[in-house]
Amino acid sequence: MVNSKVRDPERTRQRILDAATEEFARFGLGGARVDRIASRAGANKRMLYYYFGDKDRLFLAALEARYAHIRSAERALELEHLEPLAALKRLVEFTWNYFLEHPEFLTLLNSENLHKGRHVARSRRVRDMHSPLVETLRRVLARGERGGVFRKGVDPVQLYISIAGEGYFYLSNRYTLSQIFGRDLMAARALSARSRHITDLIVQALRRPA
Amino acid sequence: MVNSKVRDPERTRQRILDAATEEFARFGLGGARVDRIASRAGANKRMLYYYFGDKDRLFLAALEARYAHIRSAERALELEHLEPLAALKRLVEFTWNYFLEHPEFLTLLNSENLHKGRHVARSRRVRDMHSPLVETLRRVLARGERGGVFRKGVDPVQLYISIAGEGYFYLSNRYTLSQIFGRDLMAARALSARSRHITDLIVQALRRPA
Amino acid sequence: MVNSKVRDPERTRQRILDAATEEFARFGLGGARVDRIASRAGANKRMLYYYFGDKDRLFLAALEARYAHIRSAERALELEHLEPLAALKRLVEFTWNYFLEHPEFLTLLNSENLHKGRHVARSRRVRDMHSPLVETLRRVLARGERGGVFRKGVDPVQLYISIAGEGYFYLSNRYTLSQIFGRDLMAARALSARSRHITDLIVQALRRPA
Amino acid sequence: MVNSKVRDPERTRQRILDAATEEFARFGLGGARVDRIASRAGANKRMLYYYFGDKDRLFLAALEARYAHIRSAERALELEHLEPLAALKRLVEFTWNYFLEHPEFLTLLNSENLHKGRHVARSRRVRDMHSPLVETLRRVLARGERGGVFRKGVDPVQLYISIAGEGYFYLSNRYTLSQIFGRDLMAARALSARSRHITDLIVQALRRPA
DNA sequence: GATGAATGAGGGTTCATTCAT
DNA sequence: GATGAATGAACCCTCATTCAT
Repeated sequence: MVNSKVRDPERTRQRILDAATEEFARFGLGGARVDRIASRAGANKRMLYYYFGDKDRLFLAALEARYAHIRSAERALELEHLEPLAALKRLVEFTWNYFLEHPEFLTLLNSENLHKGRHVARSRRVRDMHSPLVETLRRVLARGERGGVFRKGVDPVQLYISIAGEGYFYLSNRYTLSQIFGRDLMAARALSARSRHITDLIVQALRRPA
Repeated sequence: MVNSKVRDPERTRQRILDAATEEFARFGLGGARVDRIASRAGANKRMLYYYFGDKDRLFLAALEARYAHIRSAERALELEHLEPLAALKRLVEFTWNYFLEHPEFLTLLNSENLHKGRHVARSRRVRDMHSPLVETLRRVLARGERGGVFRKGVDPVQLYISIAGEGYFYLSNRYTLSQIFGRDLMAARALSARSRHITDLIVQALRRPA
Repeated sequence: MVNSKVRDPERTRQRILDAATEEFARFGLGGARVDRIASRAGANKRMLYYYFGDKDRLFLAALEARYAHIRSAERALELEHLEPLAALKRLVEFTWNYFLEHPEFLTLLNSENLHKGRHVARSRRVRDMHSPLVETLRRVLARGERGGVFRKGVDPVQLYISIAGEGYFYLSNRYTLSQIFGRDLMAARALSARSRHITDLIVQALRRPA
Repeated sequence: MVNSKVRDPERTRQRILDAATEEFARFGLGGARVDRIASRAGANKRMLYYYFGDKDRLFLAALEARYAHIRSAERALELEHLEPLAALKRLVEFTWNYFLEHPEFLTLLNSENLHKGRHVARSRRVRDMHSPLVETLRRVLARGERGGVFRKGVDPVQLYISIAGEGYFYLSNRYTLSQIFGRDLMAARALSARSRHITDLIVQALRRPA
């Protein structure tokens, strides 16, 4: 709050973006309150419009930032430099852990889809971010096929959606699932059990039949 | 519309519930408008409060009804009377098709989880509905293990979450995924490809290693 | 205020319309405050939207009502039953007096024209109101021409605009004109002098040259 | 735009004043936006306050400038050097054409009157500008009376208000009048017809009865 | 002279809910 | 059981103005 008096536009902008991300994640786009975002950011409400235009553009900015973050973390995995099976396991585990540690990303995506993806539709940036991911995965699969460890004909997009879906559904729907199955899905043991389950499932599914 | 003037309490209640389900599915709990629900139901807004108390209780009623519906459809599959592998495939395909044909169920669940499952937490009914599902799946798995077609140690809850998650993520996030991967995930060919992919993946993952 | 608690929709609507007319007249469309309208009407702000939709539609409703009022008063003059010269004088005096007694009408029209007539453009009602006025004036002029008291070729629309304009400009711009000419244009003597001036001017201008 | 970077105080001031005049004319005092004025002037918003103090004083400056402009153009007519009838016609035609070519002047005056002339009331300059106009007109009328072409007893202020009013009302209210009378009052033929109508009307009204 | 960043009050509008009938 | 009218709090956004540099 001391620093908020010092004129530092870039920090102000970032504080607003961070506060917005948290607010959108907690309450969804519709449930998010501009007043709360501003006050959490220690900024005047007007600044939010000054930097981002309106609530929708602020939402898109938050979403883009989170997409950029996960894709950047993925690139840091350097899957291309690993053996195919190791690369696959690493991606599966990374994805699970990322979702676990960044629940805001899941709710942000849910909001965007509730709104039929209308923000992301206007963003070239987001689409451009994803070609490298698919290409990397495609090359890992190809190497695995050639090396005889993966079965043939697996589509990298389908595979990625499966890897993500296995963690996404579990974590995004943790409240209802915990309730209907009468288990605390977020207990430490449950989480590590799920992690193993997913890795096993994906690896088994990809492995070339004997 | 003719009948809407006749006093038929049960029909009025049902019309409100149907309208609410659609509204909550399209806009989420926060984005749903009580006025729109009433007007779509052809009912006075006051009736909504008369029958359901308030917006939250109406939401819970809609959610419970959808849970009851899918669980009832699942029971109709009579998985217990099928061979383990056939039963597994049938459940996988049913789940995919149900999600595909009932997108409102997915958004209802998303809303409930955005709100940390606070409605479902108060509902005994919902929890009670799910024990039979888990039991059925457990027995199918046990038969498959004994028969040597499934590998051992698969937890029925983990399996169900995987089966559901494979379809859920793809369909619930169809807007963002279509955009970031540059594909129309809802095209007919894409849908049948996903269906095959999921069945293959789950069956491969469950099969006993040679 | 006592009555405001009694449920009388028509009165509530009328109170809002009256308050709105006054507010729009005093401050213009842009300067008018919805809060003030509601509080002057002794109504909840929400009611304003309940009855009129939004601020623009409320403005149009006020404008239509004032147009209807002056046209109705004009019809009551029964110009058709008077001698042409008497009818002309009567219309001139009426118009002056009406503008003098209903300054809100002038400012309402100014606002509408500042906004390029966009409300009135959507209103069939307003246009339909005016055909009778033009027709009446046309017939008075025709009778005057035939009777040799008016010169020929006077367009009724041009004439009406002149009659109105003579009073309109004086009254609508009374503040600036009083200031720049150093006279109180609203003093009783000034007003009656203007009235005589306008009647003389119009009558002289219409009279058939000897 | 190149020059806007060069420090030229007088030009900056003038650009702001021009932008303000246009903005106030289009949207009225209340509807005008300080941001738009600054951005159209290619100036920083702060400069507007630096040069003019606040929005109201900027409005007054714009109004004064327009008053000065029309009065200056009137003086250039040199009515004193013309025959009375010619002088009258020239003033009538000038006034019509000026209003036609400077619609911003009309809306500026409307705004000032909506605000009860409170800006102009504080301005000595504006009042001082107008004495010469009245004096000139008085002398033209006197010459006309003596020469037997004008009738007696016409007040120059009343006459000026009539001359102005005939054009003002037509042009200022062109949107509503076009709509209610079902004619495009701004069509070329309509404009020249109005010009002739006004000249005829004023000349007829002033002419000494035979 | 000039700039971008910041402010707080208030703008029109919409919300879930309840009252009187 | 059912209705239209009414409520007050809060929503997103915009305003003229001023601060720090």
